[in-house]
Amino acid sequence: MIKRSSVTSVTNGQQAIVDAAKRIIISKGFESLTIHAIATEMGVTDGALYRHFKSKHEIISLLIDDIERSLLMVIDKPAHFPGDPVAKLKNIFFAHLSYAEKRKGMTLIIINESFMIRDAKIKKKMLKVMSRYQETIIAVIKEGIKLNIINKDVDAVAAGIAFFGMIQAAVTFWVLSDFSYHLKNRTLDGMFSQYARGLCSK
Amino acid sequence: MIKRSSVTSVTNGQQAIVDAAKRIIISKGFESLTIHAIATEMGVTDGALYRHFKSKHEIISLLIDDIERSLLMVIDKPAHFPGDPVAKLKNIFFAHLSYAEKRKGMTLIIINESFMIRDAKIKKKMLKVMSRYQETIIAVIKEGIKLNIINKDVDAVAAGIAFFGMIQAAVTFWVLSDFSYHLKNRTLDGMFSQYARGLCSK
DNA sequence: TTAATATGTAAATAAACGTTTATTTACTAG
DNA sequence: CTAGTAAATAAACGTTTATTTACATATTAA
Repeated sequence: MIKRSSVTSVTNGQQAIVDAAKRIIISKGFESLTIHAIATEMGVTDGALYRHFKSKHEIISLLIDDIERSLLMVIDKPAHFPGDPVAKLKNIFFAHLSYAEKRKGMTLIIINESFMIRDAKIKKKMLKVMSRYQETIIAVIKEGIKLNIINKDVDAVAAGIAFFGMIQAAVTFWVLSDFSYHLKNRTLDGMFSQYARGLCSK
Repeated sequence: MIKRSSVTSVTNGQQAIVDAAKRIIISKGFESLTIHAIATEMGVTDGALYRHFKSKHEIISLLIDDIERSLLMVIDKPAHFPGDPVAKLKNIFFAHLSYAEKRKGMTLIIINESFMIRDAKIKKKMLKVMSRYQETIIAVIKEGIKLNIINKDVDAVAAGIAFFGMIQAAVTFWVLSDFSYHLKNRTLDGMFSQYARGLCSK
C-alpha cells in the first residue's frame, strides 16, 4: 500500500525532495538551494534527483505548490471560523505571523525570489497564490461591509493589499535584522488595531 | 575642473558603473546583474571594472548608497514641506510610488535581494536605509500626534512599518504582474485614505 | 525465473560566474 | 623626450552550477 502525500500528483520521492529543499531554505537561505545541497541533505547524489524531477525549476514549482497548500490552509481556517469578520482578520493576521516565524520567513523569501527567476511560469504561479490569498482577505472584508461592521466606503482590494503589506514589511525587517527578535510582539498588536480602525471608523 | 557626482567619495568611474548597474536591473532584473553584463553595458571588458571596484559586493554596496540618497531625498522633501502631517504622509506615499514606478521597482528588488546575499555588511547597510526611512515616517506621525491630528494611542513604530508595507505590497503585485498596469491607480488612493483613517479616528 | 521498471551511483560536461594577471594604450607632467 | 599614471585589454583561472551519460542494483510483475 503506497501512501500518497497529497491530492495532487506528487510522488513520495518528489515530496521528500521538496521537504529537503524547505529544510535548506529555512536553515541556509534560498541562495544555498542547489541541486548538490538538496542531494547531500538527502544523502544521495545529484543525479538521483533527476529521477524525480525534470529540472530545478520544477522543484521550485512544487515548492510554490507546497506554500500554496500550507499558507492558504493556515489563513483559511480562521477565515471560515464563524464569528465577527474583524476578529477573523485578526486571527488570520496572527496565524500568518506564526506561520512566518515557524518557517523563518521562508514563504516571503520565495515570493521575493520569484521576482528574480526568469521563468514566467514560476512568476505566474506565485502571483496566483498571492491572488488566492487576496481573495480570502477580500471576502472577509466584504462580509464585514455587508454586516455593517466595516465602513461601506472601504476599498476591499486596497485593504487586502495593505493587509498583506503589513505582514510583508514586518517580516522584511525581521529577516534583515537576522531574526534578532521575536516576530510576534506588542508592536504588531498595535499595527492590527490601527488597521482595524481604518476599516471600521466612519 | 573635475565634477564629482556626490558628497561621498565616489569617483566618476565608480558612478558610471553604478549607473550601468541600475540600467541593467531596471531592464533585465537583478539576476542579470553580472560583471560581464555591466562591462558589456559600458562597452568595456570585465577586468576593467576591477580598476574601480574591489569586488561585486562593493558595487552592490554603492548601489545601496545610491538608493539611500535618492529614496530618502524623495521622501524627505514632502516630509519637511510645511503643512498638515497627514497631508505630508500622503505626499510621501505618492512620491515613493512615483519613484518606484520610474525605477521599475528597482529599490524593492534590491531590498529583497539583500535577504539573499550572505555578506552581513550588505544586509546591515540595507537595514540602515530602511531604518532611516522609518525614522522619517515616525517623525511625521509623532508630529501629527503632538498637533492632536493623529490619535494619541497610535503606535508610531507600528504605523511606520504598515506605511512601508502598503508600498511594498503594492509594488510586489505590480512586479509579479510584469508591470502590466500602472502602479499609481485609484486603488492606492483608497488605500491611503483607509490608512489615514486608522491614524486619525478616535 | 525472467524481463521490465524504478532508483541509485560515479563521472563527465558545458556554461556561467567572479576574479586575477600580464600587457598595452592614451594621456599628462617634468 | 622621458617617466609616470590611469584605464583598458585579452586571456586565463578556479569554482560552482545544472544537467547528462553510462552503468549498476534492487524491486516488481508476468
